[in-house]
Amino acid sequence: MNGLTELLKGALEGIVLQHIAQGETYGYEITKYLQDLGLEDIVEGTVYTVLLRLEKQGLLEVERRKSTLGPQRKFYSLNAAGQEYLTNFWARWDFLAGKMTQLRKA
Amino acid sequence: MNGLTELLKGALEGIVLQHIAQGETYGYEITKYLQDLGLEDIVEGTVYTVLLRLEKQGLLEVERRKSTLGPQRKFYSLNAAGQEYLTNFWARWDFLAGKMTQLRKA
DNA sequence: TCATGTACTTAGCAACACTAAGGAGTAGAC
DNA sequence: GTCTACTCCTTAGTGTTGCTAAGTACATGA
Repeated sequence: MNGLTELLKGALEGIVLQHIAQGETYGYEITKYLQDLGLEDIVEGTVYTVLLRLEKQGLLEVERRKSTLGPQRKFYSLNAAGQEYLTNFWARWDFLAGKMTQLRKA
Repeated sequence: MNGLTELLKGALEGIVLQHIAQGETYGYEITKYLQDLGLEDIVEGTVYTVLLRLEKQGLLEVERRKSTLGPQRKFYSLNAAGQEYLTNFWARWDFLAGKMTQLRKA
């Protein structure tokens, strides 16, 4: 999908957080998952910058563990703040999506 | 709604364009309309900057006309490029909204 | 005359997705 | 045993965009 970048702003944090909420995971896996979902615009570098930002905001628990296949992995999971952020994110998303629908059929 | 700003990025151009598509209008009216819709985060200054950007991108026809109530109004309507942009915008929106739904119930 | 409402412009800021470049580990092919 | 491919993460910098702030200007009514 072309020109998705700007639309992703603000949504991407929620997207990543939502995937982590479904079970502890790490950057490389998240990237693959989003690619498989069809969000091919979201590439590796982008995912990592989002993760670092979320981490700095204190929304994630982090643990480094060895991988069998390469360098260490940085495993992420949601903490309470992350869970709360995610709830608020979906509220914002639903709000906007509702308005968009209203606007469209106005 | 709190913290909507980032989510609006990329969506706002589409929102404004969609409203103009429903009939020739001007900045001040668009602002009021969005406020009434419940998008109270979107204030005057923001709408005008979006309009200028859309105009620069060549998506709008512009015509200045007198108002009975104040300074001249700058009336906008969509041209062909604007119409096409809007169609593509909704395609992008639907694509993303679909992925968000998938992700959420995964 | 002074406040209020209408109507637009411009300069500058902060957040965010993205790019580019690189380092470092493991496995398998040759 | 070296080379390639894949895995996995980091950092510095860029462009776009929504927002803020400050200002200009016209009209109406108190």
